[in-house]
Amino acid sequence: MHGLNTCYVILYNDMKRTKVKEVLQTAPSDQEVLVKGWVRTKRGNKYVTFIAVNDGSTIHNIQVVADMTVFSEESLKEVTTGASVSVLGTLVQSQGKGQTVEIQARTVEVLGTADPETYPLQKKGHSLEFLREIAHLRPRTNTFGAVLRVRHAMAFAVHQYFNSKGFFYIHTPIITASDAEGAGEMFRVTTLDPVNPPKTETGEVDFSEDFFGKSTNLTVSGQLEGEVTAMALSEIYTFGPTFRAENSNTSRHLAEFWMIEPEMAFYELEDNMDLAEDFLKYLVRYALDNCMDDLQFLNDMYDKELLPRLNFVVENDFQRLNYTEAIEILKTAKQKFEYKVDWGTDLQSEHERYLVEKHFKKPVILTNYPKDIKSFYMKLNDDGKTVRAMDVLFPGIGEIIGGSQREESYEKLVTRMQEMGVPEKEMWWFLDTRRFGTVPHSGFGLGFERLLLFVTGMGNIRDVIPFPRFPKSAEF
RNA sequence: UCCUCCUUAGCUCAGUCGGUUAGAGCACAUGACUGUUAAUCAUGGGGUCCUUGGUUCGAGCCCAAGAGGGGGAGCCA
Repeated sequence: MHGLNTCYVILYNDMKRTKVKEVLQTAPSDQEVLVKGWVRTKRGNKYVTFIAVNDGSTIHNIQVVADMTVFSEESLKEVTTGASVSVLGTLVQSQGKGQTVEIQARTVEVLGTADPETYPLQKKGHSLEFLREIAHLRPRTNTFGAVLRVRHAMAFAVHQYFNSKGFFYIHTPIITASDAEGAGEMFRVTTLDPVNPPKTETGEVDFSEDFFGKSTNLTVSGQLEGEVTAMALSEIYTFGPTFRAENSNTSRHLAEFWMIEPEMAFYELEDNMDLAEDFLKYLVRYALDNCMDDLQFLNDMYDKELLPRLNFVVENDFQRLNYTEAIEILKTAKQKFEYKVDWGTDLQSEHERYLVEKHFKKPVILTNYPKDIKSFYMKLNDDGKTVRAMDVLFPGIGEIIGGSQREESYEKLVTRMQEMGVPEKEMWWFLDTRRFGTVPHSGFGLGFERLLLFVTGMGNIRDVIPFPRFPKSAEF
């Protein structure tokens, strides 16, 4: 008896864990398997207990069957929703419907209990609002498991796409002294004593005493550094965290989000649009090819039009038109708008939605906006009134990409900076790109979470990032 | 920041005209059931009705302020 036990323990310890995803794809032939994961549900009767185990490798659970003539009820008492378990058993063809294989358990070891009275997640559905309050546990739900796996796949696909096209991944700084990008309010980075900071003679905070010897902030964009490196490596991209201290309370904004910013030398606006469209279609196609289980779940649970919409985007060309044409369409539209449509003013959300969702019924690339509503670095058209900007507008999301051909002329760029009050003195290094070997170039920014909103069909951007940061919220 | 709606059991929600002891489903506990599929059935426990103040004989319900959340807008990606 003693010898038998010893033998068994060695066998158990030597056994390697198999991920649920792999187990589910394995042909059953009574082979021994060891599975570890978290219990989703337990059900059954006096004679048989079914335990659904999930380890996050796939949205699907493995069904563990415990024969209650072998197991005692006491030994499975701690196997409750949320508990972590290690299951050793035989992989067999399922006797029941609903799954092809299941594990006939020999041992079920509880690694960590989860008191069912206090464990917040239940078998039944929870509201996304409630799950936001328990962001540390929501990855254990089907929905967030699916979203996080898709998020990973999209991040991977971004790198694969650019790598295959010969783009180089550039790490632009997170901390920046440049305050001139005009992309909104910034988070200050400082080591000065907030209670008693050093002061100048005029009574202002003396940032020359600060860590970097000047006032610094978290980046709102890697574009300017991206341009600098594109002026050497031709085609680069950045993919990193971005910080905006705007008091934005919407389902499309975060204070901390991830942005992808390609920057390409020798690209004009047309090339820029071609890249943006090809890139977005590649990403959506990648999701369809690699995340179908998760997308199918999201399609069934949240948005029955998700898969048709994703397929539509992959299969159809984006509508390209310039700002002036868009204004004409909106002016003659039968729909009444809350905000007036006028050449020279920026399009409101309702206008963008009309163009994308009602008029063209497909993604739209809008170009050549009036210069006064766009950034200083965008290339001025020959008409002197518009710039070579492009915004890619998606259904339900609005602006998913914002980009432009850049102004490569030193003189024109300086003029625009003066007109728009951008301090050229601080930007000497950026201007040097136009002084030494300037070339036509273009780029754009893609909000990673906005892409995920589209690909997953989620309605709120706070549900496509594991730990969202937004005004009054930095828990977890 | 603005507009608007919401806040009642662990979760999702109902609660009539301001009136006695605030309900349901799920979850949880106990029991039943020989293969379940968000298992089912029976029984049971479970409440700071967001907070503070006010009106009233009496407030979950009416009023005011505050807090938190949703949706929309602006800013943008």
